[in-house]
Amino acid sequence: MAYISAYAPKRATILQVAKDAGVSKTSVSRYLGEGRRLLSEPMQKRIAQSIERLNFKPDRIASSLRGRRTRLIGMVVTDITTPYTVQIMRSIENAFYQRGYTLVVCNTDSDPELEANHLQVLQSYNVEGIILHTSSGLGDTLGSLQRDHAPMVLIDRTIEGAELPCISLDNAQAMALGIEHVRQQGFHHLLYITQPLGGFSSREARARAFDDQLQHQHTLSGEQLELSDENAEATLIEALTRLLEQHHAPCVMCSNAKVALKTLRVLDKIEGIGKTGFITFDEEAWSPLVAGGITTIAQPADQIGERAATTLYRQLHEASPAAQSYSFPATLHIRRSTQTGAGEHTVTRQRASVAQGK
Amino acid sequence: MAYISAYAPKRATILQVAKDAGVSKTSVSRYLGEGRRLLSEPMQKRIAQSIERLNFKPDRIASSLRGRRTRLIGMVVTDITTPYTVQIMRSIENAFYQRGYTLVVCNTDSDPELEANHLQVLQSYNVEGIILHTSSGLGDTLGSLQRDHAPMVLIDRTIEGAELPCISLDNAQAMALGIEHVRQQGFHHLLYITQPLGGFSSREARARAFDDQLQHQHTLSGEQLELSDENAEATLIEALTRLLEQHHAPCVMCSNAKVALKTLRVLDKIEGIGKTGFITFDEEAWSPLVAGGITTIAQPADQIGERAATTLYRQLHEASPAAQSYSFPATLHIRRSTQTGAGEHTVTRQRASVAQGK
DNA sequence: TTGTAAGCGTTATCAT
DNA sequence: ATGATAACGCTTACAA
Repeated sequence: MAYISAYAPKRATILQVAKDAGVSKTSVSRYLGEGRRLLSEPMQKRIAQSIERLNFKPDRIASSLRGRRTRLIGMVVTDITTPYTVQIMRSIENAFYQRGYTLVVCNTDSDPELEANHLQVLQSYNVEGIILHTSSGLGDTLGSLQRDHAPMVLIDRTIEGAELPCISLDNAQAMALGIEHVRQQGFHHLLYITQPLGGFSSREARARAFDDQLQHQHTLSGEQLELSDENAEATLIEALTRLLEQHHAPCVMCSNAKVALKTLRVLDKIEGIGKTGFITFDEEAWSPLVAGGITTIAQPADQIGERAATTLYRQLHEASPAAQSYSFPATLHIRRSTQTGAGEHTVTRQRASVAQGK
Repeated sequence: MAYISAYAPKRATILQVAKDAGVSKTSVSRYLGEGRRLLSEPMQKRIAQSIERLNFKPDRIASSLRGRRTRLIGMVVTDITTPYTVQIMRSIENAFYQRGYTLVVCNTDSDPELEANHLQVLQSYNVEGIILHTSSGLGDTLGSLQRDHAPMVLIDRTIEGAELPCISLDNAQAMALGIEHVRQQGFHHLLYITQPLGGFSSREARARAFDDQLQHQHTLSGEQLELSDENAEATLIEALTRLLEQHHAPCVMCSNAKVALKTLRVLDKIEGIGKTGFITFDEEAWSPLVAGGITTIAQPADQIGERAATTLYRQLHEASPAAQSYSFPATLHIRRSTQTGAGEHTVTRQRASVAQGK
């Protein structure tokens, strides 16, 4: 059960390089870091050669210990399986890579306990900062955080009671964009299907925006459906069937791609595609292809990621950590699924007539 | 431009705990690790209390330095945007998390140079092992690797000249599964669309399997199309149009989901959906929804990830690193897109007749 | 411009 | 069963 060292031929150390070059450790260390410009030309050359000859690579772990900078950033995410999330990850990883940082990503599968654990582990590696997409709506996270945790930036979801900057979509604007489009297309009733709010600020913001904004609509009525994971299909069948029966010119709006997928499968099953309008949050690669093309409210994932990264980076490097929350506007991708006949909406009976869109 | 320390109230150290508990550093360290069972009950209790009181959390960086075990695993991936890749990541992260390791994932965007850099960075953090989905088909990676790199396991793609274990799909079996299904469904011609082979073992394996296996077919002819990123659409339009014109009972097979998406968009555009069979590698969430449901050859991403993780783990902990490559069989998900009329294939003119599948 | 020496927080070795 | 002490590889005062 003993541990077998993997590094058989041990890497060269700074000391060996120093000896080889006939200089001091300090000079080598200087050469590696900021202080290089302090060194004389010949010295630089000798060190460079030794480094080359010994194939020396600095050990960041040792460097971190003494230097107090790990150049590690932690990211905790609820669901690495969501393309939107992945896109944010990607842009954050990229932004930090440029700046010499390495991103450590942990997946919580929406489990607050796992989230707490991951947060602990990240701290134990002395990550310099953390980007968190929290899976605990009600601030459980705060308790599990060390009093003196690394600087942190939230994405999408705020944490109650914490004064942490949050970068997210402008949910009110996004909802307005969607509703306005639906209205313009002449739909008369809008069913908003969302995952259970569960205390998540983003879900709540959208739901609230939906209610608020429908108050001011005259030609458009609306209702919400909270779709939990259990019984999702049965619930949807019931709700969508009723929608089709009871409403003239109905439209469905989904709170994200996951919900959209479930909804579309049920719509497909009950032959409801084309009989109702359809719009959803999240633009994905398959959006143009499903049901002849679905209209989407796209989240600017790259911008959110980029901004989260720079916000965090500033916290690390600026004296006054004037951390700012920020929300970005959504974009509308209009496709067949919200297209209606000229002005007047037509309930289409045959699927063929809603056939393939662009 | 000075660095502002983020850890204002410094975390407690082992030394402080030791003092607080009135014991030696060694004992505290023992308490934290394997040696806990060597300690007496009262001692354990006292240490536990001090740890609690001081909110002590061990510093893994320091521990790594002296202990020579970082409990870090590096993973380098060509495209974090691919769901298949993400699924593998997920299962690997999970497998290692169970064992107390943390996964550091780097994305190369299929850039060999980035790959080399990431590999370097990972080594500099003394990751104990590496999982690599290489973006350099022809072994450039080898050169950039340190002579004494951490144990490594490949996924999907082998590296020429390297004796590294590779966990992947059984491409020959997968192709056979697909071709056999297509044949059984009564298609007469199969167009295989793949990304440029570019020296990648997985792509090559599939392409080779395609050629080999079609040799033995009597009722089925075939051809391959290498689709590069430039001009993809124009190329596809031309190829697919020709396919529809020149062949009776044609079918299209795509080498992965990305290619499938592009192909489907073009098929959609030229109103070709339903006029040709369709089958693709990679099962995704939208597979049942697009074009009435598409038939897919699913890769067992979870198994691949799990196996890659355990293979690497063994290399770290077993004396005889009898590292084994392994390939897993694919599964077929049959849907509308390869359904034909009873036995005899019918070239369907109306889309309605290929309408929504389950 | 270069070097010396003292740590960083932990684990390993060797005593007791 | 417990402790003193020396590393781990690097950075950083402080000297020269």
